[in-house]
Amino acid sequence: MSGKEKYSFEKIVNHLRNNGFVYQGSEIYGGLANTWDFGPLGVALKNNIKEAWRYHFIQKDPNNIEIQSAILMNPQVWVASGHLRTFADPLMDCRNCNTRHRADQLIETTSKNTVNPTGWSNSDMMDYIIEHKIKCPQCGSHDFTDIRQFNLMFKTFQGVIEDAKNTIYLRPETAQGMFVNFKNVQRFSRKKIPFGIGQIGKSFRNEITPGNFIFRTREFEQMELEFFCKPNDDLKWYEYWKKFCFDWLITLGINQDNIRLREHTKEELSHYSKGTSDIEYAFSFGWGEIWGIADRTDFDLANHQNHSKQSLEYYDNQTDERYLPYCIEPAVGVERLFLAFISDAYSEEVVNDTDIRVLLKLHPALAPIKLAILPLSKQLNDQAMNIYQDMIRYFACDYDDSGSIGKRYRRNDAIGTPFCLTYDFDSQTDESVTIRHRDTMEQVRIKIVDVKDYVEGFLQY
RNA sequence: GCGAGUGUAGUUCAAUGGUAGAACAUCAGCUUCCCAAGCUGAAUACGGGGGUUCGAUUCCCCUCACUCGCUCCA
Repeated sequence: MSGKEKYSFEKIVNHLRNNGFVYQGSEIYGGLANTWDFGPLGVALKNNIKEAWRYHFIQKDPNNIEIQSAILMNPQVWVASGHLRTFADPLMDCRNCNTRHRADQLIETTSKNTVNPTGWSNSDMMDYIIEHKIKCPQCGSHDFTDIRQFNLMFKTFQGVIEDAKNTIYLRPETAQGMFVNFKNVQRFSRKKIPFGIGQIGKSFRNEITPGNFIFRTREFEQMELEFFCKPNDDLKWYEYWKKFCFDWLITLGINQDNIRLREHTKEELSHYSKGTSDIEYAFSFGWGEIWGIADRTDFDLANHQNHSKQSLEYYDNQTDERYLPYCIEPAVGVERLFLAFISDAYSEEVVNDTDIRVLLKLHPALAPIKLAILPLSKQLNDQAMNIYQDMIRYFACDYDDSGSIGKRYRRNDAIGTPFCLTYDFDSQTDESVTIRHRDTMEQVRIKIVDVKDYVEGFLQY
């Protein structure tokens, strides 16, 4: 299934928890289910991932610009986007075997798609289920609980009065921030179609079944790009962004055998999409989606235009055309990327029967720490510390003088540090240090003045 | 929410109705000086509440929390 040996998910999770990458959320109170806090190394990796995305998708692409919109938005946004209506699932449980089912899907599948329950009330669906004696697909019994409407959006109240009028929602995606700001951004940036608006930020979904560590959580961070193009160019850009995202992962060191593109079937498509492809990663628990590339057509702009009564049309000076642009959306979850990069980088080398060397082969640009400064002896602390003080001005470094040199190499291997610098007894006279590479264990002797350029050379991609 | 399971140092695992041990990790000191060395020392744990008992980490009850499953899609 993949070109690389698989390590158990449990092993990878433990590694992250034992090395300051990820902790259980609210741990001293016994935790809170499915919440995770990122420790020093975890947040560094996360930031590096975000920075790499920003560099590749925004900074290096003259078409694209970045915004940051509020998590709390006017509830009308969610009426227009369709999330209030369609982001809710009618759920019921089978009392006999304790499985959970979506009432609308049960009706659709048992009627072989001849009945479309969209727009039905809960009691309409329940009546239909009883009348047609629909069975539990798991155990075949007829003993269902009542249907409960379950909306995936987190609800809260704005202001001091908790009543329906003050109900607001935590955004379930960042995308709507780009759509409602489309006009502002286009006007002030003077961008011409095609162009993209990107955003990195938190989203919230009250998932029924979170799980698989940080893979599916109720609070997560997205990096979304809404790329606007002419209505008939959408397929061209759809293909373009699929390739662009895929290639980016390869550039950052993901093993090609561990990712694949999967086109959604018609039944799978979400309410806003005409076509969607997922980039999936071969996690040790199975293939899991990390990136969704969707053709959202003019669905969102059209809906916002209707609801807000504000024209969101784009005027093309050269052709004297007015139109609602189509939108291609590559949307990726930061935590999922995090997990994919870690899963791909994690490896163990058997040194001998009792000794295993754990290393994270992260791309140097992603590594939380780029360079570890290790004095060969504590007598050399002062000189080594000078180099450390100098280098932390340019990139993340760690200074470590405790334990043997071999142990310090191992510690850094385990957290993905690509380079270890040792200051030894000759360093003072030849003004040079030894740099040891994580993956090859190769050592090179270079002048102290060249260390910065040497390391930075590997941080490019 | 429903079903099943689990709670002992940071981690992995012991033992016990009567002072809770180890290994690894951590910290300090000595030693070594280019690939997990060694020695000495230190700190750190029975999720919470109630019951039975002279005495509960151990037995019982409750509670809290977590894990897994229950069609999710960043």
